[in-house]
Amino acid sequence: MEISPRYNPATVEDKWYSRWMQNGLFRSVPDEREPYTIVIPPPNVTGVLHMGHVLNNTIQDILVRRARMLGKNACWVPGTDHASIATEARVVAMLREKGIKKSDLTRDEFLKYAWEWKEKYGGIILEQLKKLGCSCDWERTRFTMEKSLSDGVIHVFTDLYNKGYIYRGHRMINWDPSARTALSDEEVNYKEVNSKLYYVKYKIADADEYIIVATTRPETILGDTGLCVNPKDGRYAHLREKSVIVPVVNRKVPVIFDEYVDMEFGTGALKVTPAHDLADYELGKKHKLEIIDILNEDGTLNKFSQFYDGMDRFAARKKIVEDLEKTGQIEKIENFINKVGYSERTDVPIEPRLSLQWFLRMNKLSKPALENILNGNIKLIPGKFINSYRHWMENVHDWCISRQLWWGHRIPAWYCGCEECPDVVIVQQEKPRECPRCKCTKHLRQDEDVLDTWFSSWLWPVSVFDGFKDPGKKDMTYYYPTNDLVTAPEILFFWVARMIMAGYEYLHEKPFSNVYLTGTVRDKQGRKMSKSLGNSPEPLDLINKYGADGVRLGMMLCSPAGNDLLFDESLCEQGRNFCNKIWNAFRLVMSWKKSPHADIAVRKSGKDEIAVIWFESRLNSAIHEINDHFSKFRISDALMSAYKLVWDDFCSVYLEIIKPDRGEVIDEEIYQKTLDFFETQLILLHPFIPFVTEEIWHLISEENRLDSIMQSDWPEPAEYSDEVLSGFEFALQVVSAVRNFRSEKNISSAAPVRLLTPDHKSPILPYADVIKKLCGLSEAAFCADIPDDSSAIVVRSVKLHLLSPESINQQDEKLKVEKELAYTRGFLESVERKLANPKFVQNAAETILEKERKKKSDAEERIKLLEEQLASLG
RNA sequence: GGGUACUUAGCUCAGUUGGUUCAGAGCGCUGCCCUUACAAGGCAGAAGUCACAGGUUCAAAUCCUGUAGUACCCA
Repeated sequence: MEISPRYNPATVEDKWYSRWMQNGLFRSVPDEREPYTIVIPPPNVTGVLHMGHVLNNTIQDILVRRARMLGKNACWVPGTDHASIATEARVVAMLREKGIKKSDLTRDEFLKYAWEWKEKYGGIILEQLKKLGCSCDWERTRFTMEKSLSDGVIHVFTDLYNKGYIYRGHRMINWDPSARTALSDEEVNYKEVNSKLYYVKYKIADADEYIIVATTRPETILGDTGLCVNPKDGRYAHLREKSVIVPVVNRKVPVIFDEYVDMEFGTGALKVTPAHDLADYELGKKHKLEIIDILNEDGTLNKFSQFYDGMDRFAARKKIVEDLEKTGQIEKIENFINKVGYSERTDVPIEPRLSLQWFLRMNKLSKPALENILNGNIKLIPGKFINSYRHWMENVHDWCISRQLWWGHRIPAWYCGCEECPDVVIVQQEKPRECPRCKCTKHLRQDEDVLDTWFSSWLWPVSVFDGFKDPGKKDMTYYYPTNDLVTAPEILFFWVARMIMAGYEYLHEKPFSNVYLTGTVRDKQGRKMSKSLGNSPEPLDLINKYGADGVRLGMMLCSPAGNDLLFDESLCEQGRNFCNKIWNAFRLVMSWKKSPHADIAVRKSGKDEIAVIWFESRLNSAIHEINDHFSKFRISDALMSAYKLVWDDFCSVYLEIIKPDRGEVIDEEIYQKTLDFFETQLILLHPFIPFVTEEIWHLISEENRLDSIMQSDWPEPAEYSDEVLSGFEFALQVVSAVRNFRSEKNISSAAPVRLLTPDHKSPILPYADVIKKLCGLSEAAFCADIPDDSSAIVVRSVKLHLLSPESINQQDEKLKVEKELAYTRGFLESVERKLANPKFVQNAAETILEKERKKKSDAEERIKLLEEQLASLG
């Protein structure tokens, strides 16, 4: 059979993914095995795969696939969230293209369009995850707005309301005038913008005097209800008990004194607009100022703005500046750089706005969520996030959970609209039949708002198993608590922490044991990858170009937990090259002719047997290493161990040793051993690169009758011999020295170089054939009578002689040996100094002392050999 | 402004409780090689005052203090 010298991922990957699906290999149902569970951080239903998803889901797949091979019942639950704001924005835009305005539709009509959109375009990302090789149990795919999960959300809302955790209150919120909704603090991006600082004159009532106030938002003057100065500020001490006249609207407002005001900023006088600034609101509350709201929900000014009624906020700003200038009430205008909050969703400046919202009280709920992180019950990986987690949890704010949207879980609260009981609120899962107070049925209307999307996401680890609908369900008792959660540190607080709260509140148990926090994927210049910057490669293009295995490797080669990774396409190239390397190793082994008739006696003492013994140890030490890395979630280190095992030890050393010469055959036993080694390495690599390992696993042996490599057992790490490893390591050092000799002396690889030792007990002798093969020597042996024209090399403290047909420059040799000698003498001196120090000898541990003494004797031996060598060079 | 973390080779990072021939890896770089598994390859090599300044210790990349710079979070 002709096998291509290049591994071609495209056909292989599609073939195996559909085979895995057909055979139901990702399916998990509760059984007697130990479960291993991951719930996916549900991607936004409108989302498409980006590099952050590639990183995050590759890690999850690696963990799940390894757990499966470890014999656990591995269950990876996929799904999406309904993303209120993003989806609604998408649907509104789609309708606009059709010429339909949202305001012309009823809620039900709009939702019908939204569901149609979701069914048609939503969840593309799940299909893309399949391209990446993700081994999710797709039969378990959930969506936060499907019936069971929605019921859970409504149940939790009413339950928390009844427990007194949910309340309705006035709050200064981040208002998005474009989406006409409140945003959480996390959905606001602060950007530095060039703006202007206007210095406006406020007349002091009953005096012929002005006070200058600096502001960046002159339109809010219309809502001013006070003026504040610092009590320590001598400039304004005379204004106590005075009032000022607000320009334009000519409103008389009090001057208040509060240390909050920064005397250095502007003129040290602050205008107070409680309805339109968070700090002003607090100040206003403290000093009992009036609240005048001048804005409509779409960002236009309302009737309280008097002359500006109906104008957009930015147009009004222009107009009011003009008007103030006309009346000479602007003293000056300065350029000013300040930070302005922008909506993450619509990218318009947010407006601080006073509004009636629903809140979830957090202080009680947060307690177990903090405790169980601090006591290690739930681990954050890496641990460095614990401090900021604690800081956040100790200063936790109540959670604003209402959103002024239609797409989402509608708040189960009803109001009686009749005149007699305007303040009646009924919170329950079903629509009430009648108002409990006035008994009328006609006026009941449901709250228009929906819940924050996170209010369903925080229930995810419970709701995906229908834990609210059916707490005793087998799935729930079997899979919950889940094992690992893989997510980004950015959402540690408003998702991870809240899931922990929900877990303890409803199950009295953690939702997961480990939280692995990935880094942020950045471009080469360290910028966050984003659509607006256009600096993110399209993951599917990368997969087409390098194969899913190549992309997975590329991502994992450089992604320590919690650290950002600077992504570059060349990493995928490296990944692809590695797959190709394995492929070619496979081709090589397949090309060998095996013979059952090889001379056993020769083989037993030969290089092949040594290679097998060594590689067996090497393989087992690597398995230990890899398992150790996995146990610490050091996934890229685990990969690197496997990568080096395959490339350096297996391909560059082991296969090169046993590779039969031209026309020769390989002993069948050695051949079989080699296939076993190969297979073990494929299993170790499978979690990282599932496709190429599956392909080769099937080709390599007819005995592989299982459906898939993923059903293989993860190798049990056996004992290995350090002695074997270090002995062989020495041989490899000799190999390296001989090759270096060749390279430095420009001796062609075909030239018949001989390696000799006059010591019949030399430690190289057992490895003579190995060294001979790896260095292409004509001879490697004991020789009692070393020829005069040989060149000596010293490896560790062993002297060896090389004979080459080409002449060696004695002078260069001499310089090199002298340099080496000087270095070793210096080294010896430092060791001797250490040993001569009585304090060192007293205080250092015996093992350390022993090592130092060994260093000393080795150095002395080496110096002796180098001196001899120098003497022989003349 | 407050908090947290970080600074080790050209780049990205390891470096466990201070002590392994005076710091390791991958990529990149330099030289040689198209040696029939792989040039998506092989072999060899160069490269670091461990941010800076002090201190503790027989011994510091590692512990302490300060300085500078970077990143993230919060206001």
